[in-house]
Amino acid sequence: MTAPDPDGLLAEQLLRLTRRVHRIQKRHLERRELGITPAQSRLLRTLAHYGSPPRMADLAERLEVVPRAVTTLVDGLEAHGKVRRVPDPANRRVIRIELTDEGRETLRELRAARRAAASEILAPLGEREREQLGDLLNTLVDGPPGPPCEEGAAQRPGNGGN
Amino acid sequence: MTAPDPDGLLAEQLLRLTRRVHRIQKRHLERRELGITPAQSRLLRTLAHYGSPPRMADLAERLEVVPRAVTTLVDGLEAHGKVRRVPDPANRRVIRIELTDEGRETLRELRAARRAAASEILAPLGEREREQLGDLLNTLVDGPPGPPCEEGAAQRPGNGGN
DNA sequence: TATTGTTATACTCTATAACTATA
DNA sequence: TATAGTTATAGAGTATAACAATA
Repeated sequence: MTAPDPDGLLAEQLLRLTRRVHRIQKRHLERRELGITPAQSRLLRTLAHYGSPPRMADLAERLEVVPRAVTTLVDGLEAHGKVRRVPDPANRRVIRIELTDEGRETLRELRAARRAAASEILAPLGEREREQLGDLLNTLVDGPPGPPCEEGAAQRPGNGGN
Repeated sequence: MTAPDPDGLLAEQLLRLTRRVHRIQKRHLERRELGITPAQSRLLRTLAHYGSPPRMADLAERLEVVPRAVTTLVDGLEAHGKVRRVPDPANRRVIRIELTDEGRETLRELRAARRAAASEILAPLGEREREQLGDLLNTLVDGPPGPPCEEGAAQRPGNGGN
């Protein structure tokens, strides 16, 4: 039982953490009563990173989901007045997603919620450890220098993140 | 834009990683065609950690979900012959969950799947970094020495992990 | 009354497939 | 034909609430 499979154990912990992160984030979001779900929050924050309004397809890729999933999220956000669908004059198939003023307002609250969730999750870690973790996560999330897995890449909706 | 909120960014990356971990794990599971979902897999592996068959409630706490969620997972696993519900003679309210032989067999395949998923996820990290990450995750997941957040602990289904 | 697990229900998240309208 | 987004559908995962059996 002493760990013939350290990576497996690591994955195990990662999975556990994964669920906890989601749960905590959800709780903090609900507390603010913004009518925003975790996935919507993620889309909204992603939106803020763009210089100019991205297409649905851009968001799908960045969020690593299929385009159809973005439709649902944008539907919800638009219904709450947080974003706006704007047809692209240059290509009439394209729809661009714009943050509304209310969306920007919400974003501020989301940042506060995120900060609170982060501080709860990261409570057991000290300053130095957080830096370490940050570095590791950056490498993990952005870093895959190449497709690591050879097997038939089936349905993955996007892997070249960022 | 230079990051006035490092913890928030950290949380952001954690969230991103979180989704990716789930997606990758799911893909690896589907590839093996065991008829096991990620959550069922987690329950099964959790089961293996117990010396004697745990109660539903024990599993709920360990998995950090509400007991009702365990019912669904056990239903699925039992239907596939991976586990067995055994009434506890000492307390007739209690049901204990036992791994079947087939469940143990499946567990071996799950370990292989987990290992494959881990190696894909952790590909960008070297030996040393994995160790670091492992330590940090252990601290994060098992470590919260005390409830870090004072606000009304609403519905969290279980926090005293492990 | 408190505990254990369940039935009933609902919602979020995301996938695939088929369709529409462009290009 | 290829691209962008959609309608339709399905399934995983999990929550709350009300309830039954037992303690």
